[in-house]
Amino acid sequence: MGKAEKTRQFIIEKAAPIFNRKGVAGTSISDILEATKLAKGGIYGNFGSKEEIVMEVFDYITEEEKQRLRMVTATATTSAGKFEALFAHYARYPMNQAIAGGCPMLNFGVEADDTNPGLKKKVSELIIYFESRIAKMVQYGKENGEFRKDWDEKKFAIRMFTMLEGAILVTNVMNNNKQMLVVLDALREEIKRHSL
Amino acid sequence: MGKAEKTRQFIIEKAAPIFNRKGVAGTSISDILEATKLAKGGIYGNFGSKEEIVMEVFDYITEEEKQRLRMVTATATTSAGKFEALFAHYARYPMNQAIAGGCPMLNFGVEADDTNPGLKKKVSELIIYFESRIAKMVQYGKENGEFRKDWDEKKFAIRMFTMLEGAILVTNVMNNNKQMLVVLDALREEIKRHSL
DNA sequence: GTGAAATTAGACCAATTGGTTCAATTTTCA
DNA sequence: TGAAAATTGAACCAATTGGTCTAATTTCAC
Repeated sequence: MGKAEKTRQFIIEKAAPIFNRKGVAGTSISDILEATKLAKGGIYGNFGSKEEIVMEVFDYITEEEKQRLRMVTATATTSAGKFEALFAHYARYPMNQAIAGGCPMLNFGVEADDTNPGLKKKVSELIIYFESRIAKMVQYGKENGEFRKDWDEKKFAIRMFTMLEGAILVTNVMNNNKQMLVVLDALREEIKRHSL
Repeated sequence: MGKAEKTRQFIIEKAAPIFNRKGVAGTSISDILEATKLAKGGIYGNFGSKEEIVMEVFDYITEEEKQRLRMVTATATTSAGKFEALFAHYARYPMNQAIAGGCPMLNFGVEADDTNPGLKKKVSELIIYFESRIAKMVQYGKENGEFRKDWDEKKFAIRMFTMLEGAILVTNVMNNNKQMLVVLDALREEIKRHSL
């Protein structure tokens, strides 16, 4: 990794939480200058525009989020265990965010959907990834005799994902995670109901 | 209503969908000038700042959303009927938004939570209102012998609200309402399961 | 209809926006 | 080590930002 490559990465990592917190429109180049302690040349020598930074920031965030999902579920050996690890993780939200500022799919998704088609597509792809990972966890559980075969994994993944995103919104706005805990209990119960 | 009062209201109504679509940071005063065809004096003679406009816009949106909820459920006579009316309404999302740009609780909530405590509080109150209305619909159904008494209305309201908000996010980002329909089916099934 | 008050248009402001340029400094590697 | 290439800081740019001010217009009570 050459110097330029390192600087690029450095800028991306510093900019990511700022964009995630304040939004794309709410983040100015000077915010990034301040966070990186670089001057303009340092930014525009490595990126062509603010838009280009945003796009690469989201790519970086995508990898971080995917890795976090892998890490959280890695140690558990059963599908039910992986789900429980995930729930325990969300129960501690917002203390354990990969990128400060809350769920990037929520933050970028809400802003991009009316203003930035390219970013919107990236968000859409990450949502699909998350949902398919959830569905696969159910599927493995079915194959290993943990879960009932008549459980519809795709529909469950949709319910789980939408409920979690809604719960993150409510947690952020309300400054407490009471509703998140209710959602997690509902998900736990649904898993129990479909366990053998 | 004096002239100034009318102009205030006019500005609020024109500005509301713009803020809802583009966000607070993404909306400039000149966007509002363009939409209202007023000049700066017309705006700043009636409002002290952009922030003041945003706050009043959200108050207006709050009333609109509350009224929409009332309207949609008004004609149905049973609680189950009111829920079905609500589901039919969300099934047509995003064709029937009160304010263009998607759910204001989602849009303003996501942006405000890291940037605007005052607005965040207003969003929080509207969420509480929505959830309590849902809970009350269940409660009335219980009192009228429609639903089982052991159904926890508060927990259901949380699940319903969070799932709907998540589904709105996904619908916006994906440009289709497939997941919304899955969520609505899940809610319908839960109601059936608790019906007498 | 008149006069005082309310309201508005638009010129103006300083600050900030995203972005360019280029000389000077670092880094790289033959 | 030295020279080419990569990288950087900072002055500079036009456009836009949110906001002010005042002269002109509109409104409305009498």
